[in-house]
Amino acid sequence: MNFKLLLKEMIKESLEKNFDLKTDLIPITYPEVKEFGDYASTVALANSKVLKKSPKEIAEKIVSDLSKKDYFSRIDIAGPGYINFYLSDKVLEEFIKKSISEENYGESDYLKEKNIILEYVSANPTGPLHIGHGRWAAIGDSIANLLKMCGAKVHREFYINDAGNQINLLRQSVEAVKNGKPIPENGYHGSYIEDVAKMDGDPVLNLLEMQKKTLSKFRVKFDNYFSELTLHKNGEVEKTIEFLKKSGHCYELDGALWFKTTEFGDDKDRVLIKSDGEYTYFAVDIAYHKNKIERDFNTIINILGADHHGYVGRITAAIKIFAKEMNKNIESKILIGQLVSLFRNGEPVRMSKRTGEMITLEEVIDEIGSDAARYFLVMRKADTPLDFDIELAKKQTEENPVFYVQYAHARISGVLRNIEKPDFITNSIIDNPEARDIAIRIARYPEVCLDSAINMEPHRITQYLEDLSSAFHRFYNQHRIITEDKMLTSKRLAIILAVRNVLKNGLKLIGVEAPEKM
RNA sequence: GCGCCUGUAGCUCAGCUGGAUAGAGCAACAGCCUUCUAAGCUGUGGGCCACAGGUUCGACUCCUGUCAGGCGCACCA
Repeated sequence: MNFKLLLKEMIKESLEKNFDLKTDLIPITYPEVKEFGDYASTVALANSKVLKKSPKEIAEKIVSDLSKKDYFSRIDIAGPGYINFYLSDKVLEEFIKKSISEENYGESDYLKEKNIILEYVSANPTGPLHIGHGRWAAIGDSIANLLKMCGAKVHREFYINDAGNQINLLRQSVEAVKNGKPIPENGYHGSYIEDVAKMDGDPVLNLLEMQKKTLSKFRVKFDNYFSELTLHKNGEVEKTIEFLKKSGHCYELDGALWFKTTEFGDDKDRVLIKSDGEYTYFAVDIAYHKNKIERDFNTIINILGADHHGYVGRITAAIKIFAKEMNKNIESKILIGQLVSLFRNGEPVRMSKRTGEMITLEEVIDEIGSDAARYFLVMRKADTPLDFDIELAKKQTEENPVFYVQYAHARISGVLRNIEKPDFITNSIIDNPEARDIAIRIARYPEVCLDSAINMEPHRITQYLEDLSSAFHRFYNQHRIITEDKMLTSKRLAIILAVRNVLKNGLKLIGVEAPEKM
């Protein structure tokens, strides 16, 4: 159950009944101050103008309606017309019970209509993954988990750019090293090229395997690796261009074929076939997106690095055109993640593949561990640039938020090891402020998951987990769990079991382990 | 020059889509372990929310402009 949405619904009904007002403008917040309740709404203030009634008057009607419901121990009207809701202990206990008994507590089906293809990482197979890829991998994987949890169908895909100039250059570079010849101009350098030269088989496949290995170490999985080459082989690029020509979205100019993306919001038209007869990268990429639509996804999400954000306009325009011509309703969203700058002891580390001085994602994982790396990369909003200092991350391991959260889980597991029969009861367990604080956070977990999924902001999960952990540590410090009083022990047990389940559940969402011991 | 993103405590960042007294963590200082994990807890100090206007009963949040930083502006991929 998502209480926030339920509350919204109840207020909505009340507004309709009393004022004949249909509105979705029903803001609900988590007050920062305890005295303002568990949930607060400014709905009366927000709608006072439209209704031409005083906020107080509106608030009173709502309070009178909602007081009849069973959920609240108290509803106050405060200040100019805030409504502050206090959940009853019974409701809170219900949440605790659910969070213990339901393994996938927090799950919902709000997004069940969505059939999503989520593309992320999609690194060129011309070198090892770096920390930037790590950020998209961590964020993408977490978003996929979140969307799934909220009922969406999610297909995770990695697009392999295994065709084109860069690939040719890579092959030539490897070949040159093999034969002891100088690497061609604009070719690939770096020690990894020498490693690849020593391996048998196709360097592109070998590099792809290396990337897959790193991703699996990072616990990031894809449902499909989609090869660009197949688009060429199946003639899909050609077909796509024919399709666009026929539907009148192309024109020729200066010996090249142009795509009128400006019709759908791009700032300039784009070339599909160059005057030398070659396809552009873009031509191939839209063939890929047409393919996505043909596979019947209704939501297309791409995660791109900020260095590719110039690409957003043309690709969204292309998707719109396809959707229109193919008579489909497609929702598309391109997430732009800001770049990661890697530092070591405050000194910037170059990430260029060409210099060979790059620190790979694999090295970072080996140095600080998957858990810390994933947590670090996911805990910041994607649209802020991230300075990632390896030494600092290592040094911070002792005071890292990830350990703080994991420690809470391990602590609970430790207590449970000291109990022979972990029987718990969920009646009248909220007998102190610390327990209540935990309970209200547990109740909010499904809401946080949904908000986090809809906004595609996994950092809200880490934020939440830290808050919940903090509430637990406070509880643990104040109250002994195991005592002679069996009844009391069973009550306390319910609280910590709930915390443990939610921590485990939340950590799983972001791909971090929940250790039994630390 | 144009476009996108960012600017909040000494540092790293949140701020729930316009509401109440702007919050965490780190760092600093002072306390708390004969009892379930002290990788923990409690307390203290620390703010012109980049700046200037505007909209509003109400702005960190929306609009305009300025400044600073990052990233883009190909018949490259």
